[in-house]
Amino acid sequence: MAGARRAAPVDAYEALRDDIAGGRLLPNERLVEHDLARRYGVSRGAVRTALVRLEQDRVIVHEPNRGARVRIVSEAEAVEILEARAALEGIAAAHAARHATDEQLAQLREIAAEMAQLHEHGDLLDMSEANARLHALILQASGHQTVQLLAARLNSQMVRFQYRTILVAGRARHSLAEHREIVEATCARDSEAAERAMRAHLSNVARALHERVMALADQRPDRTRAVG
Amino acid sequence: MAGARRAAPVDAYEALRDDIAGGRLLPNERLVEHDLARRYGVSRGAVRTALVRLEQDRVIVHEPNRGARVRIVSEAEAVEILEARAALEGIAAAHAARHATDEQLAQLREIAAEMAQLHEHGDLLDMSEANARLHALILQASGHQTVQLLAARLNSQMVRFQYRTILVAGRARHSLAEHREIVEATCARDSEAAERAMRAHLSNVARALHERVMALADQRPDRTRAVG
DNA sequence: ATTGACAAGATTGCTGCCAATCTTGTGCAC
DNA sequence: GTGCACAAGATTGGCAGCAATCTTGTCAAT
Repeated sequence: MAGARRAAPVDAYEALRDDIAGGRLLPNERLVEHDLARRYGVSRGAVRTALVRLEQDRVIVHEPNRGARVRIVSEAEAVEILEARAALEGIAAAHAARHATDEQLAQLREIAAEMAQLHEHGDLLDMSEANARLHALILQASGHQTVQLLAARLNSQMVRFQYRTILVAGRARHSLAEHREIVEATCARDSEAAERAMRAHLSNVARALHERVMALADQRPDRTRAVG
Repeated sequence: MAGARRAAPVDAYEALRDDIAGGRLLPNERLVEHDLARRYGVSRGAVRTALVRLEQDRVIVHEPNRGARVRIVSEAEAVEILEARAALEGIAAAHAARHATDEQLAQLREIAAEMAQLHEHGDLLDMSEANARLHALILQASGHQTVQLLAARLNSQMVRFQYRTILVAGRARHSLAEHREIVEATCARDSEAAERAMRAHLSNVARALHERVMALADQRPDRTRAVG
């Protein structure tokens, strides 16, 4: 752990989760309680409960007397997670189509337009980030607390994979079209079409992941943001 | 808490979860760490981490300096949970149709037959229990780790409601038909039909809950198993 | 009767400490 | 050089105890 130590005491749970999701802590990296306590400016006890919560989220794994590590999500598990997300975010899209405010729909269109522009410029990393914002917005607009929470936790298990899927050759164009369809159906208040579009989209991501990620996985695992 | 104290040290997390799911600890009941430690024969620290995990599962709620309580699941939340289960267990049914062993399919048919018999005898409580076994078996047969875990945790939030839904007048017959359809589609290895049937079933449960549970909720909240 | 102040008790939150376990490094036998 | 035994260090697991906070009960003023 070569990270800069923070003195300001932040919530250990969120900080750890974000550091793992953001790739600042790598899969299989050992998480030493004392070091984390110093890093986040909290006590060892606070780190301990944060680790318990993250283990419950399946973000880390914990072996007795051997401590915690960032969990490695296998390709098969990533596909499972995407399947679950497809089902859950499908519901979210359906609910968003019914309950989103006009302002939220406007934001959806805005993100979709932004993605189209980024795609023209070939800016895949920013496109990936816009993708994350679009999914988060639909979850929020759904007003469905349960689905929102579950989907967010599934996401925190696989941000590394999510970053990569859009970078696979050819996926960006399809992804753009799929997102457009989701946004159009949602804005048209067509909940069934929105659900279908969202499920189809994430199913395709799962398939793309299944076909291509393992080739990338062989490369050395440096920080996710730098990949591509 | 008038419960009998156990001396044998059991896993506090599972024991607590089961006591809550089984109605031995009531919604909104205060969970005092010291008492739980004595009840399960473990230290206060072990109870503490169990409570952290259960809060992450949304089975309990925790207020700073005020301790933990069994979470009260509102009708709206119960409907949300059933919607999420419909999506997730739909996937499980689809996977079970593809991957279940012949022995698991035989068990499915057996449970379905058992439910039919129990229905004839009007034994709703045992029918409710068979229902739980059927859903658990499909989750297991799916081989889908992610969905299995998420569905199980959703379930642990609402066993009390689940017990009641089948007891609503008229639901038992419909429930029986819906389960038969799920089992038939799964045994026919028709994954799409199995998914549709499961989603339809749990959506109907959600609707029944929406229409009827609040009437029952007014009655005094004694132990769930005794309701009916 | 109602409200508010206050004291006593109960409960949680936290920190420090130490035993149990694992990991790493060293030296010895072969 | 390889493998094994053993010691030293690092790390986790868990307990005891105490401070901070909340709850409950009492009593007086209005």
